[in-house]
Formats: sequence, C-alpha cells, structure tokens
Amino acid sequence: MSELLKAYDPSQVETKLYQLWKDGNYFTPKIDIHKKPFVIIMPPPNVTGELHVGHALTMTLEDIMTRWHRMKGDPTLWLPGIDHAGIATQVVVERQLAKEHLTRYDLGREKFVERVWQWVKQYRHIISEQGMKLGSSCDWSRECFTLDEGPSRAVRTTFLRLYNKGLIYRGERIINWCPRCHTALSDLEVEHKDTKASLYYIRYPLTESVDGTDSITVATTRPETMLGDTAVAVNPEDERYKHLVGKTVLLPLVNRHIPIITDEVIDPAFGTGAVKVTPAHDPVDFDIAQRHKLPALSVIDEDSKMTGDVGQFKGSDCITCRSNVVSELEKKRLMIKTEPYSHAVAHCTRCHTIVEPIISKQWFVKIEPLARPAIQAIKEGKINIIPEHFTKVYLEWMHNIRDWCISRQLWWGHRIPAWYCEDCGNIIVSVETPGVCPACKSTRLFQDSDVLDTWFSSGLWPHSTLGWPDDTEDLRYFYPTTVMETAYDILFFWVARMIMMGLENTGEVPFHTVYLHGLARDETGVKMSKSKSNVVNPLGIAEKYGTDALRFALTTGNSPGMDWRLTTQKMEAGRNFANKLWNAARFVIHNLDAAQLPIDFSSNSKQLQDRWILSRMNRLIGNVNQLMTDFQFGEAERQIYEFIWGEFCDWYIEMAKTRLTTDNKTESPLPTLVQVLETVLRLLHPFMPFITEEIFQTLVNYLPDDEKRPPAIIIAPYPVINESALDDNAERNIEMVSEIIRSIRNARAQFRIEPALWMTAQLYSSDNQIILKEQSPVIENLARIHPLFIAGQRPVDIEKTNSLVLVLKYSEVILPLGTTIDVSAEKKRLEKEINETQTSLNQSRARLKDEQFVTKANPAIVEKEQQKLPLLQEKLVKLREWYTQLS
RNA sequence: GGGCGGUUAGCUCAGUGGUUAGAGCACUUGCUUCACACGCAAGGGGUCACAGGUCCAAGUCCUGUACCGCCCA
Repeated sequence: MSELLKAYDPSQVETKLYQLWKDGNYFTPKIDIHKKPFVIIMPPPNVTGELHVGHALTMTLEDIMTRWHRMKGDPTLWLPGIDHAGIATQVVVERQLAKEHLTRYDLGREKFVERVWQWVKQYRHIISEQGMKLGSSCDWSRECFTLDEGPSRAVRTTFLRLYNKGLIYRGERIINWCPRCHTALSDLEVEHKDTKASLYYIRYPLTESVDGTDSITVATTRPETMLGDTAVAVNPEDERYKHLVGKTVLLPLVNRHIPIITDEVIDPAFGTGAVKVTPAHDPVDFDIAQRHKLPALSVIDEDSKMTGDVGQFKGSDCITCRSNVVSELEKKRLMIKTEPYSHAVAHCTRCHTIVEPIISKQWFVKIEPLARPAIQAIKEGKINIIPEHFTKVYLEWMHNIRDWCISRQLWWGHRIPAWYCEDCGNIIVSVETPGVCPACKSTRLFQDSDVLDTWFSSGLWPHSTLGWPDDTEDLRYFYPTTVMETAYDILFFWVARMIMMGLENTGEVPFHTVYLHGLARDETGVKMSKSKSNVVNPLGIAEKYGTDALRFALTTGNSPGMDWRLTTQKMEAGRNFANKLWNAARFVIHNLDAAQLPIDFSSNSKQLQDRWILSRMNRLIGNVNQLMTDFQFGEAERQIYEFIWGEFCDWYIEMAKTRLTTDNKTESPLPTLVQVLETVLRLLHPFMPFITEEIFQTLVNYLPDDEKRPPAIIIAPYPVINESALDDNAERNIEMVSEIIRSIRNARAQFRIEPALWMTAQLYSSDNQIILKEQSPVIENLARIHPLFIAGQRPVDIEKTNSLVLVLKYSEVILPLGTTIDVSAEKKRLEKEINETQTSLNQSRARLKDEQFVTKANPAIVEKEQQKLPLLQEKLVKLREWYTQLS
C-alpha cells in the first residue's frame, strides 16, 4: 500500500479531484420536470477584489447544501455570479488612478470605463479561481456578471415597467450626497457615527416684541446652515412658545424674515425646544417644509462649499463657514452659549466622507407598493428566515422604508434607460436605445448620464440570472429558487430588495428560505474589514491546512446568525480530523489489501461489535438527515466528527484489530469496516469534499466490481437510515464491555501499573457471562489482561490486601495487584462511590414515586428511569458488601 | 430613543424542554501499542451572568435586572 501516504496531503489531490468533477460534468443539473429542483443563486461577490474568509463561509455553506441535495438525487443548481459593485469598484479604480496622479476626469468617461473593464477582467478570473479552490460545486457554465447582456436587459425592462406603472419617478428631493464620490447615496449607503460636537444656542430677534419677549433662542449643531433657514419651529403643545407662534423673526446675518411655526416632530426637550428649519440641508426639516409649504434654500453645493446668496461666506467650505458664522454671531452678541453635544453624523460607507443632505433632482422608486407584498410574503410564511429572529428585523425595516433613490452620479454601472429630447424636453424611457422622439420626431436625444444603484440589479438577481424577462426553460424550472444564503449584514441590501423586485416582476417569491450566517471576526474578536486590514485570505489557509480543514473550521459547531472567529486552533482541528479519517481509511485499505479477496460489504454481520457500530451509525444517519433538513449544518458536522473519531476509530477499529490479528473463529470485521467507512465518507462528503472523494476513489479499487457503484462520491447517494439496524441490545452490551475496559485502564493508571505489563483479572456478572466470554479477547487486548477469568458470582474469600475490586454498572472486576494496597485509601474511595450511587438512587426513586412524573412525562423517559433503578440498587449492594469485607 | 443578539470549563464556542451539560485548544499523568505523535490512554476543571416565574422536568420557555456587542433612528 504505497499509494496511501502516512499523512494526508491535500496539496497532492485537490486540483486533480476538482478536475475530475468538472470532467464528469457533475455541477450542471439535468432538468427533470418530474423532480423538484434545489436551487441556490449565489450572492455574487463584488468584483472589487479577492475573496476573504467571509466569502469562504458563504461558499462553504452553499456548497454543503448543494452537494447534499445533489447526493439526495435532486436536480441541483448552484448558480455563481459576480457583481460589478458600482461605487465600490469605481472608488477602487480611482484609487489606482490616483497612484498615477490621475483622476477619472483626466481620462474621460469612455476611457475610464474601459479601465474599469480591465480591472473586471482580471478580478473576475481570480474570484472564480478562488471559488474552485474552495471546492465550490457551482455550475460555472451558467456564471453571470451583473453587467452581462441578459441581466442588463432585465434591469432596463424593470426600469421601464416600474416607470410605466408610476413606481419610478424623477424629482427634486433631499438626498444623501457624498461630496467626495460626487454622487447621491441611498439611506442604506450612509453609516451613522457618534461624534462629539457642540450644541450652539443662537438668539433670533423677533421683528416686533410680543409681551416683552423680543427674541427666540434656537439650538443647533450646524450653525452654518442658518443661512438657509426658512422658519423656526416649536412643538404645538409647548406652552413656553404659544404666544410666539405665527410671529416673524429676522434671521441674523442675512436679515431675512422667517415665520415661527409648529410641528409635531419637534422635541420640546431638545435644546430650548425651538429649532431652526433648513429644508435644503436636513431631511427632517425637508419634511417639515413640505408640510408647511416653506421654501427650500440651498446654501451648500456639491463640493460641500457655501453657495448662493450668502454674501461674505460664499465659497468657503462648511467647516470654515461654521467658525466664521459663530464668530459673527458672537460679535453681534447673538450666540448665547455652546455646550458639548454628542450626536450621530452620516458618513459615506465607501469613502467615509461626511455626507451632506442636499436637494437634488434624482430618480426614485416609490417603495410602499413594493414593500406591501414583500411584508405579506414573510407574514404568510411563503418565505422563511433562519434564524427566525431576523424576521422581526426585516419587518421593522420594511415598515419604515422610504422611497429609494436609485440614480448615481457615477460612470460605472447600468446607465439609466431614459433619454431627453433636446427639442421638446420629452422624457423617453425605453429598453432599446430610441432613434427619434415620439413626441416631436426629433433625433436630438441624449441619454441620462447617471447610472443605477448597484442594488437595483441585485434585486433582480434570482430571476435575471435565469433568463427573465424571457420565458426561458431555466426560469420555468428553477424559479422560484430554494434558498438564499448570505451574511445578515446585507439582509436589507439584498434579501429585502430581491423579495420586493422578485414579487413585482414575476408575481412569485424569489426563494422560500433565507439562511443568514454571521460575520467574520479575527482571532481577537474584531470584525474583519479591509479598512482595518485584518482580512484573511482563505487560500493561504487552504494551502497551509487543506481546503477541507478550512471548511471544517468555518462550519463545525457554528450556528446561523452568530458571528464567529477563525482561529489557528480550529484550522488545526480540521487538519487533524482529516488526517484521522485518512489513517482510518489507510487501516481499512491495508487490511483489504492483505485479505487479497474481494470484500462484499453489503451483507450484514451478526457479530455484536458489528451490530453495535451499524446501530450507532444508523442513529447518526438519522440525526444528520434531520439536522440537515433543519439547516443545522454545524451540529450535523459535529456529530459526524464525534462518530468517526470517538466511536469508529477509538472503539470499533481498536476492537476489530483483535478479530483481525488473532486467528479466531469469529466472522471477519472487514465487511463492516468497509461498510462503515464507505458510509461515513458519503455522510461527510458535503462538508469535506476532497478527502472523502480521494479515499473513495482509492477504496473502490479494493472492492469487487459493482455496476451500480457511481464513478465518484460527489454523485453517490446520501446515506438514509436503516431502521432495522438500530439495536438497543447491542448498544447496551458494548457499553458494558467498554465500561469494563475503561475501568481497568483507569485502575491501572491510578495505581501506576506499567502500560506494557500484562496482568490477570476476574470478571463477575450473573446475567452476562455468555456475552462477556465471547468478548473476552477484546477485553483482554484492550485492557491488557491475560488470562481473564469469567464467572457468575464473586466469591467472598479474596485477597483483600492486594486485590482491587471494581464495582461497575453491569459487572464486577477483581484486579490482583502485585503489591499491597492502602486499605484505608481504598475504603475512602468506596465511601465516595457509595455516596454518589446512593444519591442517584435516591433521586431516581423520588422521581419514580412522583405520580406527576409517572403520568405526565414522556413514557420513554419514564421507562429509562425504571431501567436505571435495579442497576443502581445492585451496584450499591455490591459496593457495600465489599466495603464490609474490607473492614 | 427603539429593536435585536450575547453572557455556559482557563480560552474559543456547541447545546432546537428530558435526568449525570459537551467539543476543540490549554492543563496534569503515562505511552516511539504493528492506521494515525496531525497520535493513544487515563484524569482535573462548570452555582450554565443575576433575581423571580411556568412546567412532572429549565442552560433551554416567560418576566425583570446588570454588563458586552450589533442594527435602526
């Protein structure tokens, strides 16, 4: 057996195996209208850069589901894609240009876009390669890019349809403006950071005094915007100001007359209870102005500089202007006071520049008619979110959603399919580029220069990738898809918009289940992000530990929606597990090789050890299938791990060694060894695809030819439980055997008996002699006992001073030690054990006496309790007996 | 301000009502045992944050408190 190395070496096999799967064309599903397909549309990674471990988790979880369903025989489609990531990619390429001391304006739109396409070409390739290295079994033949012809047409078609329904409109509204990116942003693209600032109290003089009052004091964090004030507002219930409502103030520095109004949104507890209203530079004030038909006066421009009729302040940036305004007000004694104040300031999520609310002409989606059915779909259970508590987060957001600003002043993305006629001013929205104006027949048309928010195309992804708006075979068969799997931080960006747009365009939900995983943190618990430069390249890990080890580390024992850390220990654990499995396989194959006979592993043995491991394995199979169905992948994987290591390797293989080496009459364990190995390989394959395929490919060379055997484990059937293999009796009997072995080993360790030394022992059990005699070779080998004497009743006359008596659940063991034992220490040990046994016996009795328990508890639990009682009683009697004899 | 999550072994985390709460790493002791030192064997280590409640039964469900974190405004 030279071809199986002593330690598993992933670098030798991964590339080869991925090629094998590709050559077999296993990633592309066969459409079968009689079967329900399983479909995942991959949330496409941004083309901004390489994948990080967060993507690796996404890919691994999706691959686990995909491989599992494929093995179950479902036509399975996992469709990969890449996102053009408008603003993010543009920022990245602009940064690259900056290193050459160039801006995008130096290149011009056409050249710049060309430059971005170069970037895309390079990274699209890298990202796909990374996906393959991670073992992703997605259908590369269907891979999509958001700017491909198909998805682009879906974008334009959707735009047109929504426009025609009046759900897309163009208008002047207050929007979030990034002065660095020079574009509008949606509410989701700004992040609020708590900032320490000042609250300024400014006195606005009344045009005429009322009852001795000649001014009103407002509080603000942004004194510079006062230049654009068009009102002062107070709460209608605020008694302090009732006499001033309807009066006029003279706005300082600009000497404009503005009214004092009331509005419900004003918080009387904030500052003085009176605030200035600047409709052009504050979203709340904009709403107030709409309600009161106040004019909006823009005083800050797209570069965050003061503009318009603000006299001496014109042209200065906001910050400079702020201090100038403050000192002017101080000179005029209108600045009452300032106090420290902490508040949330909006920043651009891409470049972290402070976002300026300004009024601008943009395209918007009227969101309420889209949100309503999206709320319904979740409430009616047509879509299920895992973990469940995100349902509330989703609904909360959906209920408070505002119209969505979709136009971006960028060059990279889907250009807005709207044209303006230079002659008659007509707006033409169209999927195809129009030649003439339908209104005036002019050919002087120019297209809107803006592009759409990237997330506009993301919202269409589950149907646009399948061919929508065309009525394609893919769309008919694979839509609605099954699962949308992604990190919870893009629930709103992705999932929510997909549900709205999917329902709007197709009338059906885009997917039935949303599975959300947590965010990657580094070893110290800090969230991974490029700006903190603590991101980890998954391929580095895969190279060092193996892809399977990485996948194991990412998913084992993790639960949905929880953040996680990737630690060296976890990766090592994954690598060690792979090596453990590898060596178990090596053991089996060695023995197959030595047997030189084809092994038919389909027949079921009657041997106790075999019945035991097959029973345990089938329990595992049952659990795993249920856990997978419930999306508890981490727990499923953990249980497979524990079975392979803790039961198959530690006990079954160790016991099998005795049967293989001693020339006895028992049936060979080889068929069962092969059967269990082959089955756990299939169970584990979705999680650790490479090593399981590699072992499978080697193992089959030693098995008799079988035409039904699949050529690769990737398409082998996933194990299903064989109920008839469940064997409580066998499990109890092996528990008895292992209890004996463990106790003898324990005693040997405690009394520091040389591990290599063989010693004798006597084993007493009135009810289990036959089984124990049958299992004695195993007990002897594993506890290093010879000979082992087995009888029914323990005799009274034993050498008290140099024998150790172990009272167990099902038996008693006498270990003659060569030396004299410390009787008082031994009595102490027994006392402790008697007490413990007595306590559990009391508990058990009390429970069984409790009528409530007996009548109300699950009968299986009661029965279990009843079985426990005689065992405990017997043990206690034996412990006491021995204690008395020692005295 | 509103909402959500977390608090379990020294550390990182599982635990989806059932009795004696688990894993990996770390720790102690012993082992070059013919699959594996990426290993084997035997151990030590827990008031499941706190306070009430529901239930035959609570780490698990409910209410409240404290601290940590996140999201939204």
